Amino acid sequence: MATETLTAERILAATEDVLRLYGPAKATVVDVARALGVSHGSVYRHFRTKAALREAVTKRWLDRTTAELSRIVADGSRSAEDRLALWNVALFTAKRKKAGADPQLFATYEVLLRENSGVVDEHITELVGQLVRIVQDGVDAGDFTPVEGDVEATARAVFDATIRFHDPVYAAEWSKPGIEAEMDALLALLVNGLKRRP
Amino acid sequence: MATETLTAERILAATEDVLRLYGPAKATVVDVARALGVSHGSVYRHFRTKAALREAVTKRWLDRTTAELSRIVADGSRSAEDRLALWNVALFTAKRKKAGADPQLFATYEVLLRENSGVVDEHITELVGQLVRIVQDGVDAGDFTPVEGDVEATARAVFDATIRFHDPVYAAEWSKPGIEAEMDALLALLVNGLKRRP
DNA sequence: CAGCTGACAGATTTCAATATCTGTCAGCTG
DNA sequence: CAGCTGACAGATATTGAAATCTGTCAGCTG
Repeated sequence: MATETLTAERILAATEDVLRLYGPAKATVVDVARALGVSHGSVYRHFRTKAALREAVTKRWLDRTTAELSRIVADGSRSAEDRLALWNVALFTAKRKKAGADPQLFATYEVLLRENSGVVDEHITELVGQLVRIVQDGVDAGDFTPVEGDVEATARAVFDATIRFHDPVYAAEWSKPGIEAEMDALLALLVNGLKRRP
Repeated sequence: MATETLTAERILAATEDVLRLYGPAKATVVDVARALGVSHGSVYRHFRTKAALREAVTKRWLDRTTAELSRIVADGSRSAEDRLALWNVALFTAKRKKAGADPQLFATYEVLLRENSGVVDEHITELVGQLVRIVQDGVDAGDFTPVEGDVEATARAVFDATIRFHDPVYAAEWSKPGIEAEMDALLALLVNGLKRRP
């Protein structure tokens, strides 16, 4: 049979399937190899360790969210104020959806968190970077005043302030009734804090 | 020998010692009884379960912080703005100190968190209550405007926004250099958001 | 000879037997 | 007889042996 050649991409797809099926605690490299019909030695030809494989899958999964959010960042038709709120709501919605619809991959993400994986750091850096762009736009438009004149620190502060709505640690609270209202109150407070005083 | 009678207070003190020595994972009710020179059945006469004992010890430990903070709340010689910042810094400092100086009792506190103990809820309710008083004072003095006119929700939003600086989950980050600057930026943003616009 | 296999060493996990702990209570004791 | 003890049942934790997994690599194969 003309079995396709083994590529990193095929391995990632198979690993995602295996993780979805067994979860990060039970999924093994042997399972992934079995799903692909190869020996596990072949998988190690493409990924040096199991951790690297796990990280590559999670990175892909996280990048899907970042790509979605970048559209809000780039939306020139809206004010920075609107985009800031939209972006935060979209991030919250995306994370909550991931936690609910993809619990096993979400659990994998939590494993990386505990491992202090660079993938998570990069994800956070990327998200804060997006916030920096929105805040900078607001400053340029004369709508926002950054804290201590430091746009980077201000974006970081906004990200930290909303941590309850994007850190997986709090995933259990995301389905609590009233959580949206709590987020709205917090966002209103933050936007107010950013606004330039006339 | 005129051994003192066994009181709840003596049991609590002994339990605190035992917890400090062995930590929540290893400390047993038998250890506590041994420290007191009684049988473990006697301990159960005063506390219905081991969890109740653990909670009572932790409650006492948490209440020491709340008492300290209440002095800042009640300090009429300072503006609400100042007290808000002072209170948050004091809470952060107290938590960080507890994590560093009392790691075993801090670990016990984390156990209660995982157990969804009512003691933690009460602690949080009390803290938010203190914030409500500060925010209300600010509103009364004409310095603050509450979000959507709701002082309670506003205080809660401030508490949520600073969660990184008081939730034990983040204890590992509390000794990171630059953390104080990050907190200052966030507090500046929040205070600015609270301020009434002229 | 590039890519894959499968046997292997060491690390990690599983599992079941054993030990310890929690919570109860009948009865002892001062 | 109020307060304490210690034996007990069931729940939980520990332990060590066996099983499985990770990561390597010499050699096979198309």
